[in-house]
Amino acid sequence: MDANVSTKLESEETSEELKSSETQASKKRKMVEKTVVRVRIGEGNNISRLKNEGLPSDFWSWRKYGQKPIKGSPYPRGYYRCSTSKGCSAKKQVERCRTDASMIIITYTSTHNHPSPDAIISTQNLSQKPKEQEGGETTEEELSKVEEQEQEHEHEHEHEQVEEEHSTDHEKPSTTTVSMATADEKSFHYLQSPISSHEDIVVVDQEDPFKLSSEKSHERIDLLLEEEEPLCYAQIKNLTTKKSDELDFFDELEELPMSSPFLHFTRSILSDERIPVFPS
DNA sequence: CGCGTTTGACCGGCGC
DNA sequence: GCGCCGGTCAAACGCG
Repeated sequence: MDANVSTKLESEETSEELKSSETQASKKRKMVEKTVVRVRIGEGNNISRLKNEGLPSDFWSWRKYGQKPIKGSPYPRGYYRCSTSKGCSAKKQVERCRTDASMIIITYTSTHNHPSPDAIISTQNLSQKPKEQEGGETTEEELSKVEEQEQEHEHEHEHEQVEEEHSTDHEKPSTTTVSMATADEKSFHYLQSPISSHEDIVVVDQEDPFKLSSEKSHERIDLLLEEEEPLCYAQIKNLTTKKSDELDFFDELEELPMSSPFLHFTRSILSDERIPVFPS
């Protein structure tokens, strides 16, 4: 399981175009905050394991408002909007990597203008300052406090997960390419809180962007995956007893039927690059 | 009935 | 100006 997280100000770039984005960003349509998360799916055991954790990481609820086939990719892209709070402008795009079917690319756009439900719970449990919830308006100061509490909260689950990461990672040795701007990340930490896991990741990167981010990202993304992201197709076929939202969601991102010669050509290439996941 | 998904239509940016 | 493409809208539909 690999997960890459990159945050930056950008407009249209995908995670694969991050290198040149900074010089081109000014020419793009809108400067939009985006957080690109790459999630490698492949090991099925994390699903059941994390289900047992009983603690979803993505506490936001997302409502799908569109799906579009993307040129050059055999897979469609799904468009989601935060439905946790009315008026929240947070969005995310979910698509499968065109060159690696086992990779899910999640792009978070805009920010939540309300505290995470998890943060609220954590706050209440910890008997800390009450959060502003009804208004959907939260000051940055409050958000930062929320994040701190979330971090504390989620660190409780790290110990048991780290070992699992090591056991699963060996199959897919670090294809991780964390593309992180350095200076922007710190301010971004307070601006962007698409999900609690990102806050955690960003904080880690502040400590050491090139060392710890991938490891911690993995476990956070694991949680994200089990909460709302699909399994790989091979796993789905194997998990006949598990008919869940994740399967349905994955089906939505199933490979599109090819029609044009170009797409057909692309498909033939991809089939070679696709990483097969064999049922265990 | 409320909420979420699906899906075709629509719109705006961009390249030619 | 035109067509392509990505992103969004909104009506229809499904589900609990």
